[in-house]
Amino acid sequence: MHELIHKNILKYIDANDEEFLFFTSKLEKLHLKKKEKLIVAGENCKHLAFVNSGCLRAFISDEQGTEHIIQFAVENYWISDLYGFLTGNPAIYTIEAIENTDVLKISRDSLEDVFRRYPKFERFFRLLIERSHVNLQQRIISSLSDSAEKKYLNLFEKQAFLISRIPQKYLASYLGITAESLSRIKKKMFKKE
Amino acid sequence: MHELIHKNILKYIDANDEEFLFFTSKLEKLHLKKKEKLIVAGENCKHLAFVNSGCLRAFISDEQGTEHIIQFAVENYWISDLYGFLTGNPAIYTIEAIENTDVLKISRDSLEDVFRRYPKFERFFRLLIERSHVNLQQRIISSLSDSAEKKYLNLFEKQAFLISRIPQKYLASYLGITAESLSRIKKKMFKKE
DNA sequence: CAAAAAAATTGATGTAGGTTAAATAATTCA
DNA sequence: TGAATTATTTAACCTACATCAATTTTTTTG
Repeated sequence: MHELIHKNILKYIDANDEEFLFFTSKLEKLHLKKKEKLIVAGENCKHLAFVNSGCLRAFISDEQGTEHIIQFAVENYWISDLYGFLTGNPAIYTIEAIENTDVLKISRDSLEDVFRRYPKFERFFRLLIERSHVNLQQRIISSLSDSAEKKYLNLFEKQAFLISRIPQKYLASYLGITAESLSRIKKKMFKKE
Repeated sequence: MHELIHKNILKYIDANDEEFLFFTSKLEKLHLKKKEKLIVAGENCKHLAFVNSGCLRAFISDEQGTEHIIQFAVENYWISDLYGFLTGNPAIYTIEAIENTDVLKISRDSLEDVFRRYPKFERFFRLLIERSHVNLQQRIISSLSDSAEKKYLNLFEKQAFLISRIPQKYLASYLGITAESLSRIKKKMFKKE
């Protein structure tokens, strides 16, 4: 049950069994059915979540009610409204299950307990935030300089596993284009090959 | 000479004179003439910089050689290639002076010294990263959902001090539009009023 | 200060991707 | 399973913004 998260943590830090057991003792299991929400924008985001199986999307809705997807998380990914989680302010994102999903979540307080007992976990968390920061940076750069087609190609090259798994309309929203445009881009790409 | 940075730090944490003096002892002064660079993409980014006077821009150049501005920093702002600074990897951004600029910079190692001696400075740094994270988020959301005109209006409302100070072509680059488009947007806006 | 360089404006024209609407195709669920 | 819902595709048309090119304004610098 904690195999995946164990391997995940080991990618960041060198934790022994005792340390890891203390960490897992703080985890809460949660099952989300498709369309159920892990976090709702405007509410308090107390948890950081690890996806054990399934898939989530983090999105915001603008004034016209259009949803913009910021991030997907499949198995072995961490997700949260990092802003709300860190500051205690209301969450900016809503995080919703695209498939039936099992997550392990840990509260801010529990994470602090872990940090206090085993400071090496601070490093794990710092790396998590850094990686999130870099991802945001890459998205901005891509949104400023790439065409819709290029963005889709990038997705193909760097996150192909998302393409086969996630509904097109969500991929389109993630790329910042309409579902119709994405459909045309695909058609054009396959004609070429 | 350290007044501005002192006030800045006090906004984040409650440091006394002794603590602050230790911090300032680690700072290095640096003067940049207009167009000189603080950090060059691809090089090692060892420092975090505080702008005492003047103005900087952080940008990346895409494959076509087009520059995309990610961030401006005027007096009382912190700036760095946070990714390179945190990870030790080559910097993603180039940071260049738009005006003659005085900065105070601190190295990663010195900052670690400060953290070790006075852990309350960790909080200051964490808040800095959080704020940067939120800024990146806002930019993505705006780039996904706002028209060029809306983006300019947002700039007007939230960072008017930039508009009067920064050359239009840089503002345009920051907004992700061409200088020509920005010129037309301004014309249209002033006709309305 | 005047010449040169850089930045901003303006107009004409092009185009990527949006919008609307209708037709299929795939999923859901009773 | 089969009706109903939801997603995807396709086509016709539209628009926001880009590109190109010429002019004017501002800034830089010898």
